[in-house]
Amino acid sequence: MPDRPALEGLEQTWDAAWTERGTYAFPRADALAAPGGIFAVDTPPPTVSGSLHVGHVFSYTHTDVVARFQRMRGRTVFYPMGWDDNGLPTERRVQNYYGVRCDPSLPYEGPDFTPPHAGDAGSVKAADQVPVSRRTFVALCEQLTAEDEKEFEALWRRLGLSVDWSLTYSTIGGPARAASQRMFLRDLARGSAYQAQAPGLWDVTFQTAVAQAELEARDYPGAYHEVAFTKADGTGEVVIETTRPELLPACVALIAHPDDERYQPLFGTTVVSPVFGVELPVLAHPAAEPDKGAGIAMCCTFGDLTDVTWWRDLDLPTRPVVARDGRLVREVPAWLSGAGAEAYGELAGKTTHSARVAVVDALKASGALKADPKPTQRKANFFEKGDKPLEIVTSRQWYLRNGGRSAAGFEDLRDQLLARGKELGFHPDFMRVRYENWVGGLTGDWLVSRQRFFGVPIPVWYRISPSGEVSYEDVLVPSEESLPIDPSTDVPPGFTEAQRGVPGGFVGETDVFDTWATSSLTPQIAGGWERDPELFSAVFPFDLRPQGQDIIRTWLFSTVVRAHHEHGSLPWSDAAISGWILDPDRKKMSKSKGNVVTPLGLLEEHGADGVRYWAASARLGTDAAFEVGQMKIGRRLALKLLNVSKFALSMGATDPTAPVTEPLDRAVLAGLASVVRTATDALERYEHTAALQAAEAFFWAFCDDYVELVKDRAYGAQGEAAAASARAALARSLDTMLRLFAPFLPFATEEVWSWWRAAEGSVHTAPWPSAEPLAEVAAGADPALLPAVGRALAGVRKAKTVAKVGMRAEVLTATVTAPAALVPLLEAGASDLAAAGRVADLRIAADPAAAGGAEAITVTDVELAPPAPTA
RNA sequence: GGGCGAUUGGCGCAGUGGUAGCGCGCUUCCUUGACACGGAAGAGGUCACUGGUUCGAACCCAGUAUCGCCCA
Repeated sequence: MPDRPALEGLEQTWDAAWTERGTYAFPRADALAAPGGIFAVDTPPPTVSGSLHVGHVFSYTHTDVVARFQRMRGRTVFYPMGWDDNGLPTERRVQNYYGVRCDPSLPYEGPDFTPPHAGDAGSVKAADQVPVSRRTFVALCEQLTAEDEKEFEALWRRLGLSVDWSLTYSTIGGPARAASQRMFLRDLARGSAYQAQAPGLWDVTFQTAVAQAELEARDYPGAYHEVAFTKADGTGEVVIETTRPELLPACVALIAHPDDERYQPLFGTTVVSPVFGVELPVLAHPAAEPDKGAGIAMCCTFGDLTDVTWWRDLDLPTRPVVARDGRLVREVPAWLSGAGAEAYGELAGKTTHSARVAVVDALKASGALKADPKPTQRKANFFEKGDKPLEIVTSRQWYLRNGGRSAAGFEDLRDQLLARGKELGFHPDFMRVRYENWVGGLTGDWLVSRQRFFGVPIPVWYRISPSGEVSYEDVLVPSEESLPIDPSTDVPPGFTEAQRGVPGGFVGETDVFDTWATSSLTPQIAGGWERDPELFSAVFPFDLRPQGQDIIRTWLFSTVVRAHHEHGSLPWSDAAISGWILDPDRKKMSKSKGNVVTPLGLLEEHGADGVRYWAASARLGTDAAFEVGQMKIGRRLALKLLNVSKFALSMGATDPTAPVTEPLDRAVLAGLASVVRTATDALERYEHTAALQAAEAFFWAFCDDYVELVKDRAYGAQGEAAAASARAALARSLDTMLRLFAPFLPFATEEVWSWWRAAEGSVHTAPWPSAEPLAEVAAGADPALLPAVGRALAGVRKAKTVAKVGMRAEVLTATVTAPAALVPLLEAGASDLAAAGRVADLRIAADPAAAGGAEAITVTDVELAPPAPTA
């Protein structure tokens, strides 16, 4: 036991000790022998190429509190960490860090390739990046993420997460690739995966398709252009308003609401588009908004998602003009001729922006532009990581069924997934509606193809016909045993590399999976699905999925979808949803707002226990303010725990099993028994804040009142038997409190535990306290005794404060007046009270008029001893 | 526009029908057998607003306002 206990350095000391002793190791053999005792956590894998922020520290602490509680309750905790490596953020970071860019058409450079540089050089221009093969690019991604993983692990260890680091996985690792590809092959076999040529959202900058879940609606400046179409019978004009005049050549119809009396006479007639001279029908559809613009809209291939709805519902032709590069197609479209074709020649190959200028000029020249463009803010769909509005292009992509579209054999999928949502325990419960709203509102299946490089390859090839055409419907799949594979370097069964890309041969799929398509399998990846069947059957379904509320629609939902298809069950029984961290202005903390604080600095400044205390003070699902003050309080609590423990131990309070005989000592244990009950109930309900508060309130009363009241007696002032009782109660209280605080303050509690209980191992593997033994020792003592005596002591202290003397000042006489019912309690504690207050003659009087509890107790007639002569 | 959540002393929060609580900060005092990164005492609130239910409402119901997040 140190002379001067301190919090500094505890993180390093105990992390090393826990690692060496395997304190948090998952005891596989024991667990498999009794699988019912396992508590499995599906930890969110952080994106390593990003940075950890305060929000991570916040929510991962919540999870760790649960894991530690369950471990102490005797559950075998399966708590692995994962790293989410794949995806766009890593690719961008690698491009800038090494100055390279992936060109999948290049051959592999070999293992000796050296990138132009290594180190953050800000943003490297595309022209300055060295093109490398996909294999080399992926190797560089893996190299850099390995560095990031080390840093992340160090931070988590410093925070004190009780994960078993030997179980760590990454979402790009071999097991993850195999699991992801295997699940896809199973989906393909049962029809829950399919490919389709369909309109989809496309990011021009990143050259990739984007899923519904990745969308973000943002305000985008635009302008309404009034454009006149000519009625085909020559009887006049129809004026529409559009924000995308450059799509005029892609127009397929004009559409108004069926109830709109202005346009009812036009339904069934045709009009001719200005400049391009295409004859188009005027149609009715309820999705047209009568009070928006002119109330009649031009439907194009495809300006927005409403156009897709109209195209599908009204069976309209497809007239695409925007290519995947965001430019207008170079060949003149087949549906244009004569002057229209000539006009299109001005647009071919232009960006949508330049094409808009050209079309507007042409409209002006023809007189079809009826007014100057009116600026407006419109909502446009963006890829959450992109900065240009998405285009809608038709392409061949892979989809997973998620209930968004009905299909033969999957008619009830949406209802089944909604039922899964009801089955899952959401904490807090109101988060369930976010799931239900999302699933209920889905309008399409889950698009999983991504035109990226650092991801899990979609494991299929396509046969090439003898005439040299790729037949995408003729899908070649690998055997499950061969996984993971890369179709760009591996060959399908029965083929040789020489047949790649030649007539009669095959071609590999070049797309990779959406990152959610892999991270939706974290329970399967971490749990060893089809890789370690013994483990998987023991841990799956998991017990807990902790995560943020923002990704209920993505991560939580997609994980439910995968487990539903393959296992016919939920992936876990409960989901714990953490809230946001708000900055002092009540705004969500985020990198783009520049209000992020680095977690390492916080841990260094306030200590891990202090930071954890702040995090654990916030309930699940509730946004929390970033409060340095709370961290300081936590730090103070941890330090106080060290100090009071040292004090109690130095008085000889080392045997928690010794008999407790004095009424005050029994009363403190009776109070503690009820705190244990409260804390246990709260943690079982995932309400860690209530547990922490109960423990903390008891702890401060213990320090301020109980320890002060009994210290004199514990030193032997009232005889050995009375001292022994106080020491036993102190030891038992300390023992219990260390266990109660262990999930919250793992470092300080372990430090104290090591001073006197090292032989019993770690406090973190000690059993969670139970109320019954405490209540038994308290033997029916009234827990109200401590607050009553504490109140009386406060009264004596107040008299000293008013008299401006120190607490050690001697008191000649004092009178405590209390409701009659409390008098016996005060009498039972009178000797401790007199000792703590240094009262020579303590009188206790019943006030027949007074009623109520401890707050009705008053202290009067305090007569202080004259100060000792100073000379 | 729809959904969800929040609104309690200067600040951060607890409190799901029975006399308003905690911590920080603030004021004053105290170096007392662990703790000055300490201790003691004190001041400070018509629980956002308006109605309703009830013997009784911070709490239940209806509505309003403000803020936040998500979805259109």
